[in-house]
Amino acid sequence: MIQIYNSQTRRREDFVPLRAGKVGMYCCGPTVYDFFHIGNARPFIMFDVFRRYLQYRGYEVTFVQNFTDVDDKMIDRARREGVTVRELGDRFIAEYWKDANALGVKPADVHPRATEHMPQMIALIQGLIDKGMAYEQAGSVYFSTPDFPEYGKLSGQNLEDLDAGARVSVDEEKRNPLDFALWKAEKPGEPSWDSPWGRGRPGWHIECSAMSMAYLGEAFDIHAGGQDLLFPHHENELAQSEGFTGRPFVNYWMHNGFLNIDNTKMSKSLGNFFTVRDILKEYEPEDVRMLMLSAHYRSPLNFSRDMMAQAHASLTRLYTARDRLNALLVSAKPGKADGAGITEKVEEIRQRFLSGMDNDFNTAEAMGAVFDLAYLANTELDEGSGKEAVQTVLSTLAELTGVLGLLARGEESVPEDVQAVADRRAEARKNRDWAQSDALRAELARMGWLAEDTPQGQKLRRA
RNA sequence: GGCGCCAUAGCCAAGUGGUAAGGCGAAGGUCUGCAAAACCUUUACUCCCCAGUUCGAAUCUGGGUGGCGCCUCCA
Repeated sequence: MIQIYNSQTRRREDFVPLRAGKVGMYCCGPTVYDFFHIGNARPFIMFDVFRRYLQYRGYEVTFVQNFTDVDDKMIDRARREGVTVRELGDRFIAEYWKDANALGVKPADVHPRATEHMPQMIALIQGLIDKGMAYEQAGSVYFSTPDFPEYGKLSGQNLEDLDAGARVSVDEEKRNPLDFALWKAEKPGEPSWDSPWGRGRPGWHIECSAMSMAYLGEAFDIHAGGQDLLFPHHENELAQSEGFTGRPFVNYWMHNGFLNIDNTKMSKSLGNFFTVRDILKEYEPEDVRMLMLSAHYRSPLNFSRDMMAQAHASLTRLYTARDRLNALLVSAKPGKADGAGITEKVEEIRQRFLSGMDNDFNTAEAMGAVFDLAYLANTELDEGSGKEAVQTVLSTLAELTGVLGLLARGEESVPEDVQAVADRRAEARKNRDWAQSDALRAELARMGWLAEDTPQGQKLRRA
């Protein structure tokens, strides 16, 4: 039984989907006004893994992740660059794909763009006005928080407390400081769309309500995003959606913790962020994934060069084990009985992986099982092992790391010039010319490659 | 002011009342021409502190201390 920590109830709950065997999942996507940073990558990677795991567990998952392609930041940047908001969106959606693909984040089933869902948003807003939960004021429409009595139930706050702490200067047009815009009246020079209230553009929160309901229905299973979205974004989404439909909107709210720099939140507004684009100039994309998976998704996670180095070293251990298994497969003996009980041990490890992941997607716990599998491979299998045993370990390793999106790289192809040096080194070794051999190894190192001598001969891997 | 989260070895980290997973690093050893990888051994008698509950607490309760987040665009 999969258990999920629900931010709304603040406890771990058994996961029971609305429709047996099917899961509807929505994850707040990026505002496409810039490259995304390494902190943004955390939910993309984690929820990608959770989706893979749900599929691995046999669920048919419909995964939706939006692109917010109109808002203040989009408008500002488009203006600065002298392009339209649409052009800016097109550009950074394309850049999103490059980084997401590099990180092994699979495309969602649907990637709706806010600007392409105006009719749905307008219908929602009109419905809220009709029900008396929203009001129009000078061409803008606001959600009336006092008219949704359950407002605050997601973030566990009540209107009075929020009121007292509100730092926002009261907008003259709002009846209540906590009311929020569903529709913003057109301003000169800003993109706008026709609506019953005149030209304007949607508020941020309504986008996600409209797009999630459009593809997942009025009620669905999982809504995910960063912890900072819990309030007000998700609170508002919930209010709008349930206000409109009169029924529960989302069954499980999931929120990932932050990726920190020096123990402080990384964010664009603080300027202490690294874009994924920049990180990937220096590190393997899978190292980033490994780092993310090494901690529980709700815990804060510090980002540093040292952490990246640790992640890289850990991952290398898994790659080494996999490559060795591949090599063993060649020499393994078909039909040899599994005297060591490999099959049972592998299944035991697989079960531990499952129980880790079932436990609110505890990737750190599951990772322990993956390393146990590597250990099993290193200690219990050798050239004399049965082919079936080797195959079992190898395929299970592929299966589990596949769920995590790791070990996606094949064996590395060696560039010709590197191979040429390696060949000369092999020759020197054959002649027992150790001085020459070591000199050539040093040369390979300068080229970024590590030469290792194994019983099967010289092996090369990227340093 | 309101609402939350976190504290486990040199670093990262799991642990959801029954006697501290795993990874990185470090030290010694096996193997190797030397390395690397792998393997073996060592690296938390103890989980921020103080009380309490319990036969039993890293885990539960209360009180401290320290750090972080949301309440404003934010993953």
